[in-house]
Amino acid sequence: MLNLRKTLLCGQCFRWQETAPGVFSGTAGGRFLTVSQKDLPLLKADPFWCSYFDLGTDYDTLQRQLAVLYPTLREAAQLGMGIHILRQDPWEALCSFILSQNNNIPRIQGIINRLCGGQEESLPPIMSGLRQQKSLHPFPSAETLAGQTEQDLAPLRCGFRARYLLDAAEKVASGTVNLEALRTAPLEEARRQLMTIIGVGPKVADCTLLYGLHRMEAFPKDVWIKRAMAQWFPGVAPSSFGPAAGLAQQYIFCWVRQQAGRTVSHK
DNA sequence: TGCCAGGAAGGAA
DNA sequence: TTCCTTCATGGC
Repeated sequence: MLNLRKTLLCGQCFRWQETAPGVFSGTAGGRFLTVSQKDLPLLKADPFWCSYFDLGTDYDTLQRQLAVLYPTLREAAQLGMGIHILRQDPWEALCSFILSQNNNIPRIQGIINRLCGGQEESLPPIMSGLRQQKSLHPFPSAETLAGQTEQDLAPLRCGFRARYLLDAAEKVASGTVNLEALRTAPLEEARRQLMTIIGVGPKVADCTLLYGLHRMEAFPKDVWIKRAMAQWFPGVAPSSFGPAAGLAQQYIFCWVRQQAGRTVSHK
């Protein structure tokens, strides 16, 4: 069963926050939502959110399949039980992870909020219905960003990443990089195309593939994962985690971050 | 001031 | 290919 806290606060997305204990507010697909764990049936009934939270995929089975591969992975998978890989907008995911490089999560969130024109106000909780409305601060399109300059982006305070964002915008807006086509392209080819964007290396490409294009076999390797793989899975190739390697990566990421005390509590 | 953060890029081995 | 060094920025 989907665990909202683990899914929304485990570093795969940057536009959600816990606005009250157990209550999460965030933006996706131009919609703003305030939701808590008890609202899961309502999410299932809404086509957009059902897809966004990937409620049609059997994560319990995936989790069990991963857990039997390695004892350490079993431990990580148990901690990560309930994590879903969100179906985020690929353009937004690409930008988010371009901005993530050499950066920390709170500051990434700040930059993205400024990029979208501000923070959304959380909606008051009520007892029934889904608390959603049209977002006042949707993510800017590639076309919008493509017309801007580094000076225009100065207020974001994203530093050297501004020119990466602009190059991504130009390539996506012009069709030089066709994100939708990367959903079905061979993984290595999709990766290669993303890496034609200045400032997009293997890690940002893999994050875009996993979190934006739902390529579950993609396995982003950041410093945390590299350390964890070296210590706990020496000699193990990500491909040995199978077609849901990306989910394994997310379990491991949350697990090592929790061990280091660098994440929210997983109740 | 110095260190750190979900890297990328270029060059050397 | 893999490893190492440099680059570049804001927050604490």
